[in-house]
Amino acid sequence: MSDHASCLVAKLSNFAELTEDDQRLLARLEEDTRSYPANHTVFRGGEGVDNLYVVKRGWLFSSSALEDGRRQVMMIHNPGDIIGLPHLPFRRSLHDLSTSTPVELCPFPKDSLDTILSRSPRLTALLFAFSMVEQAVLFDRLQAIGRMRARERVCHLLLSLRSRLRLTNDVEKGFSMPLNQTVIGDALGLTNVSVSRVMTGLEQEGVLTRGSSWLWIHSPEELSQHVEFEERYAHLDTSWFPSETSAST
Amino acid sequence: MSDHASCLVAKLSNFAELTEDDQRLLARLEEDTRSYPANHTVFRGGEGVDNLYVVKRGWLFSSSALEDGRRQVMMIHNPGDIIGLPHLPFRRSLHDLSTSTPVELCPFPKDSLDTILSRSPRLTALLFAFSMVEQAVLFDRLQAIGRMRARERVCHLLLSLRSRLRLTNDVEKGFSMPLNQTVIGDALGLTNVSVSRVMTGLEQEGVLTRGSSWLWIHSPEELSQHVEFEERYAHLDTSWFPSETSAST
DNA sequence: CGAGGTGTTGAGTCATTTCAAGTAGAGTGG
DNA sequence: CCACTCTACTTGAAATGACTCAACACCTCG
Repeated sequence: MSDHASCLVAKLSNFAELTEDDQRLLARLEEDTRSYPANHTVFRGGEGVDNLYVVKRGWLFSSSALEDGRRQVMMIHNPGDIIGLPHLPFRRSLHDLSTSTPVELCPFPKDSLDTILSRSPRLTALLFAFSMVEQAVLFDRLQAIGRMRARERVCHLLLSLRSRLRLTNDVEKGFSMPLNQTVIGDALGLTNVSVSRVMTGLEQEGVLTRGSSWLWIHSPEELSQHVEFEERYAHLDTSWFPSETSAST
Repeated sequence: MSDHASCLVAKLSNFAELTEDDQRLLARLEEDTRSYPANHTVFRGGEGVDNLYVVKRGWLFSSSALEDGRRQVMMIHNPGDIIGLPHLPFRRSLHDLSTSTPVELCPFPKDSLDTILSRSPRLTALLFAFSMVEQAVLFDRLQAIGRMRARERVCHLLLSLRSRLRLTNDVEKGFSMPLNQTVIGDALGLTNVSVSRVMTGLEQEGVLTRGSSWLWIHSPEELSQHVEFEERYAHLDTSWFPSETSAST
């Protein structure tokens, strides 16, 4: 929505004002950039991973497969996301990280966080808060998978993706959605076949239009009639954040 | 496993050494104590909640219900847990909080965190890390619900509960498990009926013994043969934590 | 033009749910 | 101490939503 050079700064600025110093701290995370092709595995679960990543461009997802191949997609990552916070307390990565499109990632070492932790309690609070927002989205998906029918699950995910993208993109006239139906199914505890049936149905009913890697939700309000959905990216309560004052250098 | 007065300190001490100052900061969170009876709703989703809670005694769970009553249990809370971090960035609570047993909670205001954020980057990192561990447990349950059969889901949850309890209790010869089958089902995306069938089967096969509100898993290794389960509470990688040095008062 | 990835559609199968009835145990009050 | 009540759990039979299997259509890319 804004003209920040960094998607991360753009995303976070939706929720709290960032000081110059905070922006500098964040900029350090994006000093290095690496490119990966589509359908590429960046790392696998169980590997030692010392880096976190800021997503600069492209779509990725984290997933984990059981021995017999059954796969669960855990998170879907968009530009501005920080990938890897959940792996932080572990020696080995929890999940596979795979690209859906060509991608640019900015890797930075775990240690880089300690500067933020030590120098900017306020930025720490913001990162923590956003991490909790993502957890809230996860809770919502848990409920979708655990307690909703196939059609509801799909509607829920589409609304969720749209609401996340709205932080950095215009989605009113459609948006890029480069996830195939197998990935969508694996995110929702469904098969690609069920996803296909639902999406075909939704398109025939006229609630959405699909292109390849592209989706237009005509009216989110109408789609919301098919499922209980809660917006999580609206406002943050920042009242508990520490004040700006802190150690500096 | 240790003789700390506070379950919270006991739990966190499993993962990192706490300085005197850190322990004092944590003690402040437990100054106030309130009691609630079993099967009581502490707060409901959508209410404004300005407090977080440290669990001192008893079992609780967070859940969320759809309009038609379908309910998803999101988290199960034990002594030593901090309840409410996921609600932090929101004005209104995300979930209902209900007790399964008589409970003692220590409420503390959101604002209390800013002292920790400002004064102890290291403790902040620890709390953040533990929050990510809980998120990892959540990911595991997401996979269980999304991609496992009823029997696997139940085995997974039982192993998960046991491994959590091991942080503060002896579980070798059984442990208290005051969750009825409806709650277990709601945590796993199953009905109470399915849970009953699975548990009855497991008991008949001799892998576990049940009492009312009590469970003995004879051999976790044997139970693990029925499901892929990963221990998440083992060690934390604390290498990225900021050093002790920080502002003080 | 062939290959591979992706999506669609139909028919049959199956795990879990739903519905329903019944048992067991804990707590209460007469 | 015995009904009485309530909640939790069990068990069977029938219903069902999603899965599996399989064939086919479409598109992109080399």
